[in-house]
Amino acid sequence: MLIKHRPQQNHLLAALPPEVQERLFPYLELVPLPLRAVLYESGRPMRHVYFPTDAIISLQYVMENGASTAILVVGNEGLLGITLFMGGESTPSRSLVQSAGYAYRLPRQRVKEEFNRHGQLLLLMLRYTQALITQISQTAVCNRHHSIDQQLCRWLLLSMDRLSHNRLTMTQEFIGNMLGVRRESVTQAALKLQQLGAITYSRGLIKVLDRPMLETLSCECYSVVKKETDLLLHYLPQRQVITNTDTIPTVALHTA
Amino acid sequence: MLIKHRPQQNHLLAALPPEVQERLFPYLELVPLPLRAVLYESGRPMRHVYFPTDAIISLQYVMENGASTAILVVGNEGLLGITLFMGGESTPSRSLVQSAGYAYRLPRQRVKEEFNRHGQLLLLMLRYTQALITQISQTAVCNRHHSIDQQLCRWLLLSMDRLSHNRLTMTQEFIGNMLGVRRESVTQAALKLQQLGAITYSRGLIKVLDRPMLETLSCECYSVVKKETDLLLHYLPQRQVITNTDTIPTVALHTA
DNA sequence: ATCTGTATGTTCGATGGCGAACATATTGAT
DNA sequence: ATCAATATGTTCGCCATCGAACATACAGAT
Repeated sequence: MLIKHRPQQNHLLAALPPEVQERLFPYLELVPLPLRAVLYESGRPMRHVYFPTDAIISLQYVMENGASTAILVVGNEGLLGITLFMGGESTPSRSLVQSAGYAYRLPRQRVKEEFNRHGQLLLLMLRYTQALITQISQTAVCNRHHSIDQQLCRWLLLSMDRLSHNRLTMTQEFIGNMLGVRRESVTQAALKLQQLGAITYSRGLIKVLDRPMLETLSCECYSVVKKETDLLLHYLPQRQVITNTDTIPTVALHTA
Repeated sequence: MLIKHRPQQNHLLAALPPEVQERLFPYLELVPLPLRAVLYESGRPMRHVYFPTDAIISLQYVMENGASTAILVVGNEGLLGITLFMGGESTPSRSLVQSAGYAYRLPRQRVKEEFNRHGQLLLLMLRYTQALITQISQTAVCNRHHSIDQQLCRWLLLSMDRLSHNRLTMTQEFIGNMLGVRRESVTQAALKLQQLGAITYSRGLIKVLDRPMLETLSCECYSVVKKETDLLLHYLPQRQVITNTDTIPTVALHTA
């Protein structure tokens, strides 16, 4: 299955005015992002800003004892590397590819130059940063107040929103790492969702059968973030969503 | 006790170059912030950016069922209202005065004008935003992984860092709201700290007796954020800390 | 066809935090 | 001095989640 990649698949790049696109796009480099690849390691300097097209990347904080929690999910609605234009050189978080795909990337220096022109890219990035803060905040609240069952639903929805189909490739172990809970707890929660007919689960491949049910079972955190994000980025083109996915062949994208 | 207020008591304002200060300071308005005052209500438009001098403000997310969690603590090292220059008009969070004091504020329009000059204020605010994201992220992790005992210590330390003395005025009920836990749980945790001799607690007035002990008992989240924040804002003047506070009269600042 | 690694399912005891109900102490108003 | 309001202390049963140990199932390599 060959996909023709275009920068415009990323919503932020697509929202830039033509003259900025003409100036910037020649410097974009298309890079494949295999599953479990690490874009940024905690504390290490960042060299590029990434604009995902069909990949999903999670930002996770890793603690001293090795335990971790994902605080953010980024897909083609956003970008990675806000630290570069916020003034830092690194962050204490790690960026991990959660769903394989591609991204366009821009060298740090090029971003800074464009940033200093104080044009659309700056405004867009700031606005996206605001949406990002909303998502991190809601993650903090969710971690405090909601059950693992609810958080699993939220996680599946967040991931689905960033794909154009209903199949997620991630093991329960992986989801456990992302949510910062035990793998067994994910197993229990996933079983409930299977018994309710919301999903099927098989060795790292999840098919979402009943999305509305997931939304019902999820805590409010999902919709609050989605509403706020849509509001902030409302002038951006809507992502296309394929509702009937049964005709698309199911291929697990295991790489690493 | 009369305090002579100066904008430079806020570290961000103090870090601005003289020409920016001259341009901006005439528009600053000194406002008292009584305990429990609400600076921003969730979803309401913001009219000013606030630069605290000796007040402490907490940002809390309020959920549909009324439960809440604080995701951020701001004192004279920072500012409130980043949303205004990030592109939004409001946020889903509420800003609550946690320790009474004063702040200088700047009208929204003035901030935007200064922002459009793309000078030091912009750079400073972006850098601060980065530090803020770090704190929110760490809060998310902390909520997942650490005990209430540890989080209480973190909270006390965060608050202490933003005062020039060792007395905190907040009830256990209030701390419970901030951490998103039951008041009774705070009581238990505070009792342990009292028995260890780290603090004394009496009807809303906490005296920190052994700060190093608090740092030992706290989770890593406190020091990680502090380290990262100091790094990002290292060129800013150090806050002054009064170590011997026994000579300062103890006054509870209850207002609301 | 078998083996091996990986992914998922299951069970059990321990425990931290919750919800609720109630007791006690302190402060301020009158 | 008394009362009401507020703040803190205490107890008990409940439950979600944890940690650990183990069982089962599936896929890929040979």
